Parts: sequence; C-alpha cells; structure tokens
Amino acid sequence: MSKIDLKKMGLKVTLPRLKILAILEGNQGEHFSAEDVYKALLESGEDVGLATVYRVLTQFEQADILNRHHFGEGHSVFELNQGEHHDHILCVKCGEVNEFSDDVIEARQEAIAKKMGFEITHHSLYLYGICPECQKKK
Amino acid sequence: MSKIDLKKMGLKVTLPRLKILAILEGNQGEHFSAEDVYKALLESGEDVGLATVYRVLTQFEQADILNRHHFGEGHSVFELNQGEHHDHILCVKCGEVNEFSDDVIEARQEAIAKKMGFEITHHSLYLYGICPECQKKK
DNA sequence: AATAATAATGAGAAGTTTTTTCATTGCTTG
DNA sequence: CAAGCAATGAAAAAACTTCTCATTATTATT
Ligand SMILES: [Mn+2]
Ligand SMILES: [Mn+2]
Ligand SMILES: [Zn+2]
Ligand SMILES: [Zn+2]
Repeated sequence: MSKIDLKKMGLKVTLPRLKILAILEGNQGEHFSAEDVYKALLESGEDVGLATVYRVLTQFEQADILNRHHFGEGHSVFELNQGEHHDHILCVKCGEVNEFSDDVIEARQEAIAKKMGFEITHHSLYLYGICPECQKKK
Repeated sequence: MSKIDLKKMGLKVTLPRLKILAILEGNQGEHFSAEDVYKALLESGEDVGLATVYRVLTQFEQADILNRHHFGEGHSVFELNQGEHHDHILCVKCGEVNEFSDDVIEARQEAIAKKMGFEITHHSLYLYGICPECQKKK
C-alpha cells in the first residue's frame, strides 16, 4: 500500500498511475527514464501507452512525488522524492550513478544566491568522473 | 586575429570554422545555442549549414575551445573556454544568466569525489531562482 | 446501482533538437 | 597545381517529448 495519496494531489486514481507508481516504489534508489518505465511496464505485462508514461511522470514531478534529473544523456530521468535532498556523482565510463549530500555545499549555494540577490528555487549539481571499478580496468 | 590555432588542434582552417569562432569571440560572456550561432551567421550574411554548426560546435568542445552547458531548456548552449572555470545561476522567470565561482564548493566537490573513489573529469552546477529584477516585478 | 460530468487514456501525428548520410567542394601538402 | 583526404550542405533520419482527438474510465450525484 503506497503512502502516496494521488487524490490529495488532485489526480484521479487510475490504473496507469498506480502501475507507474508501483514501478518506482519497487525500485527505490534507481533512476528511470520514461522509456525505462515504459519497458518495465511492458515486462510486467501491463499495457500503458508511452504518451501516458510521459504525461504521468510530468504530473508526478509537479506534485512533488518525483524529482527530474538531466544526467546529460539527452533525456530526463526520474526518482522518487524521499524528502531528503541529494546530489549525484556519475561514472563517464560505465554510467554508474552514486548519490551524496553535502551541507557545506548546500549552505554555500544559499550564500552565493543571497549575495547575488536571487531567491533560489532549486539547483542541480552533477559530478562526472571515473568510478573506482573503471579505474581498475584501465 | 584569434589566439586560437585550429591547425594545432588537428582541425583544418575552414571558412565555417573561422566564422563560428568569430561569432563566439565577438560576444564574449554570452551563451549561444547551435540555433543562435546559426542565426547570427545568417544575419552576418554568412552561408553556413546548420549541420556544420552542430558539428563544429562539438569539435570545438572536444578541442576545449568551448564549454557546453545544459541550462535545462532542452538544448545545449556554448561559451568560449576562457581558462578560469565558473558556474551559473539562472532566473527561472526571465532567463537571465549570471556567473559565479566559489573555491569552497570546488574544494568540497574534490573531497567528495576522493572519498567516493572517483577521479573527477568535470562537473555541472546550476542554481535556479528568481533574480532581483523579477522579484521587484511581483 | 445507474447517471452525468469530467478527466485520463492510447495511438498516432507532430514538434524539437541533434546526428547521419552522401555527393560535392575545399584545404593542405608535396 | 594535383592528389589525397577532410569538411561541407542538404536532406533524411534519429531520439526524445508533446500534442490531438476519439474513446474509455473515474468520480460525484442521484
Ligand atoms: Mn538520486
Ligand atoms: Mn558562462
Ligand atoms: Zn565506472
Ligand atoms: Zn529574472
């Protein structure tokens, strides 16, 4: 039983929405593209249109159920919004994605925004490099 | 006379490349999409194909002449690589782009990567918010 | 439980950005 | 200045995402 109440977010409780939510909740910590979600649905024998997947992911993002990321592969990826913010470090060789959070960086960002007179709404920070595994292989 | 030596980068010195370079060098500090460069060329009466613009921008990026950014508008933007790294803060209302650099954040990023065993190749940090002008207008 | 009102869906068309293909043209080197 | 090879432009194609619209499902109201 999901703790996310679609009705409360002004969204009708439909089968496609529940199925998409189930995919995301069944794979916590993973990052899904629209295509990934679509393929996962097909593999579970579910019949949901790709347009619906795109629509629903965007709605979930707007309802703060999901976070959208641009890892620089030309498409968006999504993950469940678990409350606590984190940023990402990615391997440019194998694509592995790791998460981290750093209070010093977060505080510095606020300080910079303040100094420049901006009211921050959000930010994106991605570190790209070579992961330990891929360093060994070289 | 540009200080960038295409020949030294293994690139033939062609008219399209020189013209594209001239656009970028004539507008330091600005961020250009491929389409922006293409339009600027047309306005200067230059006749360069859009495919060439995309190709050349990517080559310049690989030659470290340009930096590519993803500001989250669905397309890449480029700027001359002037040596000193900086990050960006953007207004979500008017699209204004400001630059900043922060040694504390840079150092923290390295420390995080080290702790996680990554060899960093690059990073991208974008702060999004409402600029001073747009705050007044509300 | 049936109805009415309205929102959501799926399929395909279309929009955007970027890359690829390939015949032609232009650099560069000897 | 000729040969060799890289670069170009135009068009097609690819990749990702959004839109359109007829049909279907959900919800609130009898
Ligand atoms: Mn994550
Ligand atoms: Mn910049
Ligand atoms: Zn790796
Ligand atoms: Zn603004």
